[in-house]
Amino acid sequence: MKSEPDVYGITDLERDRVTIWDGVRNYQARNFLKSMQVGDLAFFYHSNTHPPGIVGLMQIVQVQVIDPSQFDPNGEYYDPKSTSTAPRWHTVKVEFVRTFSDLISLATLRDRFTPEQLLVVKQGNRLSVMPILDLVAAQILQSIN
DNA sequence: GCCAACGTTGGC
DNA sequence: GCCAACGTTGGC
Repeated sequence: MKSEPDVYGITDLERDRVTIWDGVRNYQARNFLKSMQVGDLAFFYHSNTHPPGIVGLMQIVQVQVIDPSQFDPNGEYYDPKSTSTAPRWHTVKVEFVRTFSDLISLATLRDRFTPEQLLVVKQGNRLSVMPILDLVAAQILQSIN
């Protein structure tokens, strides 16, 4: 799950402990959010940074959360087509697990994994939420420490 | 700041 | 339903 640290980074999550992952306005990313289950782990990825990469780990603690930002007419994520009876954007609530001592850069991920193994290293990929294979996730976690 | 790789919009 | 134009993302 990607976020720009200028907007909301892992230090913000560490402070908040729990947050609603709001603002996703891409249907494919939303569908990936929809497929998540309570207890799932997710990597926190910092985008638009130097270098970009995975900075920590979080856990899904609630699913099918209606994204409140879609109803805020003054907010950046307002969706006029959404109504309280027919909200278009659901998301998840995540909980901070840990920050990694070292960022795992996108370049490192490219070195270790093929685009078939790991979607985030695929060229031109712009999704902010992506699935990851258990085996790949395990290898990444094992490379920590 | 550049620009490739998308996704979305809207005319037809 | 097609597709050109446009807007956005995000690495570099």
